[in-house]
Amino acid sequence: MNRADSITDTLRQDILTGRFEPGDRLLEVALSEQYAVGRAAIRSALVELTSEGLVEREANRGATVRRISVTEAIQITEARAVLESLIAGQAALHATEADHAELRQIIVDMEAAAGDSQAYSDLNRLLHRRLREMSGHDVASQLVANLRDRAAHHQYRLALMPGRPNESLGQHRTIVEAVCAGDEAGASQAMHDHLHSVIDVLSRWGDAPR
Amino acid sequence: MNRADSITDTLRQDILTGRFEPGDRLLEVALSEQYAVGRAAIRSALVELTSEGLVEREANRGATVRRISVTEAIQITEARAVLESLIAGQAALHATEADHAELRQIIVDMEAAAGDSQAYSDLNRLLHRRLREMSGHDVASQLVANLRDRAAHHQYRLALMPGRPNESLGQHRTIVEAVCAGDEAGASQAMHDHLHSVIDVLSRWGDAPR
DNA sequence: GCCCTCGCGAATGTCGACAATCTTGTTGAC
DNA sequence: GTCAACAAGATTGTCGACATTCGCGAGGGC
Repeated sequence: MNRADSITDTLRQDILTGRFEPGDRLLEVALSEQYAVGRAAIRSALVELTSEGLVEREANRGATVRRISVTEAIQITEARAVLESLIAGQAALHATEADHAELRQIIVDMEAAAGDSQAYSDLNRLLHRRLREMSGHDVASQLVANLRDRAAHHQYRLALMPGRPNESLGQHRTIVEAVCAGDEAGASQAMHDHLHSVIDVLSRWGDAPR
Repeated sequence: MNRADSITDTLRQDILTGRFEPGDRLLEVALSEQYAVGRAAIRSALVELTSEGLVEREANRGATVRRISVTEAIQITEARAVLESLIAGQAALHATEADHAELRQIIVDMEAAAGDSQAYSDLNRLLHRRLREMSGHDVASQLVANLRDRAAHHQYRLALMPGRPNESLGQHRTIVEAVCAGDEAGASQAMHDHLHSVIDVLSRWGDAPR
């Protein structure tokens, strides 16, 4: 792997983990020094992250970390809802016995991590990611992975909502049960319901709060 | 707009219109001379088109026009199906009277262009594009636009199928009627049916033919 | 006091040259 | 005759310097 590609990954992680916040300027020369690579590598990374929707670039004016409004976060989650429904359905069709056991274990772990927001959030990500991999639907998987990244900042706020983990745990359990039962329509519906409950929370925030 | 961005558009069009075919090598120096720009602009364009799924790049080995298998074309259309269903539903909710008239006019034009594959295909693209714009769902719209581009080569073959235009015309009419009636669920369902009939045709091709 | 123009500074945009890397064909030993 | 090491060519990867563009503030005319 060349340096430019690894810089893209590094920069992406630094944005996702909050090392850079929305609105922060991403100056090529500054980043070039910070990561100890040439400007070309930085430019390449910025181009790629721009088309991933994480970075915004204005001609001759530089790049900034893209700010995602609540309205856009809702649209992103709506798009995820239909795509992840497709994925859950495919996962129900393709998952093996071993996969079923793994999914059930994740649910058990989630129950154990009830109090720990960070651990629960990690398991949440793991569950969705494993479902994507089990679905065998590469196209939808990649789109969803990207959409998740884009709304990462809002997801983070969501995880901190009181009572939210318990609500979503039941939904996740329903999804896993349907997948293990090989119920395509059920899994699809359960995933749809799950993400629409996320949309409800986002809608209640409105566009005002930060 | 800078030269690099316009080169990206030019190169994208040249790939979509078949000026470059799947598997063709895209050498930086050759393209650099052909379009009379520096290699930097070409590199930037290749990076962007790679993340759009149109170009494939191997480290130190160069870029080629990505070849889309029928299996992948089916996945792309499945993803489009769920996203365009979402879009059609939103369009049904948001379209104005003027929009309704425009959509009906497109259907009339399609009926008139029954024999002309090229004209019909253009109207088809126009209809889907206008629905995207009317939906107000920017996120889904952008994803769909990209997915359409990726499968462009297969769409082209589809348009040439005997009898295919007549079949799809009826489906388009159903979609437009539902949108004009403000029937969100109906529009969504009609779009779903339409794209799944495309998937059926693709499935029948299997993975063998070229 | 207001507005228009010009110039400066800070970035990005572009280019050419060199370095690193992979493929392929060739040569030599066994 | 076969295989491995090597060398040559082709292509991308990287870097530094220069050109271009845009925003903003200083300065002067009215």
